[in-house]
Amino acid sequence: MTPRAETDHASAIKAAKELFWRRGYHETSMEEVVSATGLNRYALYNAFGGKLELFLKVLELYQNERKELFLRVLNDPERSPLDAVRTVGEFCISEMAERGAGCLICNVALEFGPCEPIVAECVTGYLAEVQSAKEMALEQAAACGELNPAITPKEGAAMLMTHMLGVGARARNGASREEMLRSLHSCVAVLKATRIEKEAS
Amino acid sequence: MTPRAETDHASAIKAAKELFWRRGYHETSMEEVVSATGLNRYALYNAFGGKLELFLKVLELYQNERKELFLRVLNDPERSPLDAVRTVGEFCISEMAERGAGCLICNVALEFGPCEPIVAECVTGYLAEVQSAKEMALEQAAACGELNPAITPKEGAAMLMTHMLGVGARARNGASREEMLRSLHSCVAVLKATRIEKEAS
DNA sequence: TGGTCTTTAGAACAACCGTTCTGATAAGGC
DNA sequence: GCCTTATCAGAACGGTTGTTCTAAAGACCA
Repeated sequence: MTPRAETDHASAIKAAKELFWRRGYHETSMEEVVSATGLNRYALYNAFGGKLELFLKVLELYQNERKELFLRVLNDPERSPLDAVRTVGEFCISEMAERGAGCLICNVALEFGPCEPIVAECVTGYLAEVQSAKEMALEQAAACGELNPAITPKEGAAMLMTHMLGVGARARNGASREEMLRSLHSCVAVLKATRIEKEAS
Repeated sequence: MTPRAETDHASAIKAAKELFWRRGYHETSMEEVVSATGLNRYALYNAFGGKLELFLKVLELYQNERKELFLRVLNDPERSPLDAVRTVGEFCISEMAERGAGCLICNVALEFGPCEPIVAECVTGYLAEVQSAKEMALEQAAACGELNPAITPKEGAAMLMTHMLGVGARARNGASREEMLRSLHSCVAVLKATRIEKEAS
C-alpha cells in the first residue's frame, strides 16, 4: 500500500466517523460516505470491503483515541483520582455537546443491540476496559479516603460507566451541555466521602 | 367504533409494543406487525394511519403504564423514599432483563435521536415527568435526613434518571440482570446519607 | 335466498439501500 | 508516443421497505 493510499484511508475513516457519529449507522448511506470521504465507491469497497467493515474500522479508531486519552488523564499523578474521573467525563460531554449527537459507543450499543454480535462484543470490550481504568482510579481514591465508603471501587466504576452511558442517551435526546455537566458533577459529588459530624444525642 | 374494534386496536398496540421493544423501530417491518397483531394490513392502516402513528400510540401506552405504576410506588406511604426509588428501578430492570432488549424509551431516544422531533419530544416529556416524581421522593428523603447532603433532591433525581437510561443502554448491550441490579444498588447507596464519625484529632 | 357493504389476503408499486459492473479516463514505465 | 495498468463516475442490479390497490370472501339484513 502506498503512503498516499494509507493517509487516504486514515482520513476516510475519520470522515466516516464524524458521519456515523452524527447520523447513526443505518441512517448513513454509502452515498453520503462517498461524498464525505472524497474517495469514490470503487476505492472504498476495495479498501474496506463494505459498510459494516468500514464501520468497525471507525469504532476501532474511536476506541483507540479514547482509551489513550482516558488512560493519560486517569494516570496523571498531578490529579486527584476523582478529579481525573470528572475530567474524563467532562471531555466526553464536550464532544457530545459539540456534535449534538450523543456518544458514538452509546448510540451504537443501542442501535445495533444484539443484532450484530461483532459490534456488540466490540462495545462490551471497550466499556470493560474503560471501566477497569476507572476502577483503578477509584481504588486510589479509596486508599486516600476520598471515596464514599458506601461503595467499593468496583461498584463505583460500574456506576460511573453506566451513568456516562445515560448521559450519552440524554445527549442524543437533546440535553444541553449544562444539564449533562450537572448530572456528572452530582455523580462525582456523591462518590466523594462526606464527613458529617455525628449529632450529639 | 364498535367495542370489538376497540379491543382489537388495544391488543394490536400491545402486540406492537412488544415487537418494537424487542427489535427496535426500524428493524421491525410492517410485515411482522401484521402477523404479530393478527390484524391485516388494510385494517392496520385504516386504524392508525401508518407505522409512525402506530408507534406513537405504542409510546403513549408504554408511558401511561409506567407513569401510573411509578407514581403509585413513589407515593406509597409504607415505603421510605429511597426504597421506593430503588423499587421502581428494580421493576424496570426486571422488564429489561425479561426481554433482553433494554428499555423502550431509552432505545427509542437513541434510535431516533433528533431525526424525528415528535418522538424526541415525547421521550423528553416522559423523562421530565418521571424525574419530577423522583425529585419529590428525594425531597421527602432529604426532609428526614435520608439523602446524601452532597446533593440536592433535584440533582439526585436527574442523576438517577440518567443512570437508569444508562442501565437501559447496558441492557441492550447484553448486561445481565445481576450487573444492572448491582449498579442500581450502588447508585441508591451513594444517594443515602452515610454518617461517619469525625475522627478525633 | 339475494343484494349490499365491509373485510380480507396478497399482489403491485415506488422508493431506497448496499453492492457490483462497465466503459471511459488518467497514470506510469519504456 | 504507446501500451499496460489502475482509477474513476455513474448506471445497473437485486433486495427490502412502507404503502396502496384489487379482486375475492364474508357478514349482515330483509
